[in-house]
Amino acid sequence: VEAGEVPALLALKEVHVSKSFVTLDDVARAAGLSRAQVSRALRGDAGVLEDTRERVRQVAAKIGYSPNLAARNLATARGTNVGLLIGEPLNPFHMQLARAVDAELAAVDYDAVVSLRALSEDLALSEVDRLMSLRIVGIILISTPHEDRAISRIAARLPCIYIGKQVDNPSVSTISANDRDGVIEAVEHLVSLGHRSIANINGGDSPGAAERIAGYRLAMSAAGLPLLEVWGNPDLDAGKRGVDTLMASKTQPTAIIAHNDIVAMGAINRLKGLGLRVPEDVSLVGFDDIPYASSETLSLSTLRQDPLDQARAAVAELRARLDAGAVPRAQILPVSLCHRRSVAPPASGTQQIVSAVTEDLGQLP
Amino acid sequence: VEAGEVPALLALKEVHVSKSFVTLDDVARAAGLSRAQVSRALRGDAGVLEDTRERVRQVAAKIGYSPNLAARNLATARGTNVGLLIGEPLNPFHMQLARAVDAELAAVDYDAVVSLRALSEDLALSEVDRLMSLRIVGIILISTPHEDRAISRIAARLPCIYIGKQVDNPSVSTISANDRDGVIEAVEHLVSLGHRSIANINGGDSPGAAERIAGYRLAMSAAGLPLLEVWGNPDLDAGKRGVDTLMASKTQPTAIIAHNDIVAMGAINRLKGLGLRVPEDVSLVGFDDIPYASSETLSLSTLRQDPLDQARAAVAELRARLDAGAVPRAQILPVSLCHRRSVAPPASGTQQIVSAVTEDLGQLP
DNA sequence: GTGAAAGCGCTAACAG
DNA sequence: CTGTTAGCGCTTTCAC
Repeated sequence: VEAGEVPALLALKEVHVSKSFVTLDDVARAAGLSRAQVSRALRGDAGVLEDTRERVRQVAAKIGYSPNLAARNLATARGTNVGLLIGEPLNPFHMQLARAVDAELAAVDYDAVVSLRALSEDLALSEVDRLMSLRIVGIILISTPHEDRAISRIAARLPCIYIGKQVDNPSVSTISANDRDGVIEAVEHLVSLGHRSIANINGGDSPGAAERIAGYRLAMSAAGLPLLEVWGNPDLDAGKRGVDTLMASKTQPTAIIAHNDIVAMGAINRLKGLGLRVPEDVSLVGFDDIPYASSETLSLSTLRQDPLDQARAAVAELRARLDAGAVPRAQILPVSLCHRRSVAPPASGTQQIVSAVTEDLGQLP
Repeated sequence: VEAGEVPALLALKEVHVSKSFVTLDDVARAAGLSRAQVSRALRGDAGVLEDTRERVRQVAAKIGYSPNLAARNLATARGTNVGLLIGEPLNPFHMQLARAVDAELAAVDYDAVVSLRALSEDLALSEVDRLMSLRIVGIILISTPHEDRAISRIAARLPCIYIGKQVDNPSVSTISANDRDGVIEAVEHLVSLGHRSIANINGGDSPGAAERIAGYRLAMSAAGLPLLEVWGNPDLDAGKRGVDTLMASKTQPTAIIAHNDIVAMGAINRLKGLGLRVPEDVSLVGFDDIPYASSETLSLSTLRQDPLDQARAAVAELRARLDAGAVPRAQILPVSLCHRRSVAPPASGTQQIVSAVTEDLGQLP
């Protein structure tokens, strides 16, 4: 066996065991240059003969070089990773948002490190630790189930952008929809159509829910109507159970405003299961305008928010804070009522106005 | 100003400028120990006084230490990152799969580095490069739009598990559902119900589609029935357009098998839009059993595959290859026809048997 | 234009 | 049990 050669079997084992990647050194050796020069060449630094640069590129490609980001970040002490936590990965709106943020980030040379694991408050917090270990330079939270205090704790460690609600802490940037006014608009529209018994299956303590609830209460009380509230979670099942609760109560609503489109879908399913028609018997309004909301079957009237706008705002805000040390802002983006066939005037012209007493239909477990 | 103290303004600036993280050195200094010992203590290595360990832990927590994974991986030369590419993040089934894989990976101390960006073949390939730079030790592809050749190229670089179809290359591990038999079962069931005009809105060249198409053709020809095929993509719109094409053709189907549940939803929407009832006028079968399929409104009969099983199989396979150098396998997991209300016998007992000539209804753009 | 050398934060022998 | 000493792969002065 010649020097430098290795028996085939050994070589194979070598590959298997130390799966060593091709390094800058390998490229340098192959190109007959120093590491430093190869580094410059590959990164497009000035001070490299164009000829040399091209040759280096070819050699690198040929031997399958791939830069080690870990090592690079270590050396430069500045990273390009941004944490991206997604509260409900199965919610299409969250996912649209995540994709948009990811794309925006990529467009300005940041890398999104996404986590699908932010389901509960506990998990979400340990996820933040994990991301910190990846040396992220900032973090974007998409409606994660963190309480304001937890978010504050994160924001104390690095620039933090929360999408989905306002946070009671001046050091976190927030991007939120105009939840309150949106719901107010929905209530007013239903009232103008003649509805008097308007229920709200709300999102409990999920992000943004508080504002939507506030909007509902404000508008209802302004119209002199009694509150019909059911507490829920932002999922299909909450819609189903919300309808069960509402329809078993003494004041059956002629219209329901759901926390979001998913809840609305759950509600519609249940209504149909009970033999009730939408919108003839009950009108429904959702929130978000997920892709399926506009389908012919569902045709759900909903409060639309634009994921692209929000993503752009979030990334712009992050950059402002990172590059210019800007002070955190709270941005509120518009929401618009999108009219579809799930809303119509109530069937009978005469609406029984029940007592003005709030009828709280209780909390879903 | 005392030694060791810093004027407030300067300290603030320091934080702003060099956002330097707390390092092991800082902890060591604060604890009066060496870096090595602190490292051992924090990682739970043997050879550390329990007292010392506890003290180190406290100090670390107090000064906000977070290990630098990049540095660690650099030093150990073995990473714990696994790339996870999601083909269609907005498809609930893909997302369920992704979450399950992520969880399984975490359970065995691997970290999923997920990419939402694998939309087109081009993007997906450059994403692989990006992940390589993160020094992933393996990669799991969830029905990404890669062709077999591209997958092979990836598999040549590192252990690769593809979920969603079989790949014509022995060096990639695959986890796929029994697509062919599933569709055969569906066709047979529809035939047994009396259907003779059974269409297939297929998934074109999306992963797994070929097998489903093969199953459809096999079963139809076995039953002596003519093929009614529409080419599509795996999205809502394909379902809509598929129905438009089918209903405009001379042989209107009494049953449709859709590539997946999303396509089926699109199809149902369109059918209803055209005033047709499901299942009275047209029966429908989907694939995947996404959460919404079981809702009362949709109640979609579908070929169920289990995301958890597939995730477990994928992670187990990856570990086998990583830890034991196992040879790649192609695993096929079962599929079961899930009966719901979208399927019923055809309305009229008499079915016109058209010519046995294949009626290809053309490709959707 | 190019190379040598010094680390980035951490782990892993090897000594004590 | 604890400290010392080398690097991991890369970037970055600083010389030449």
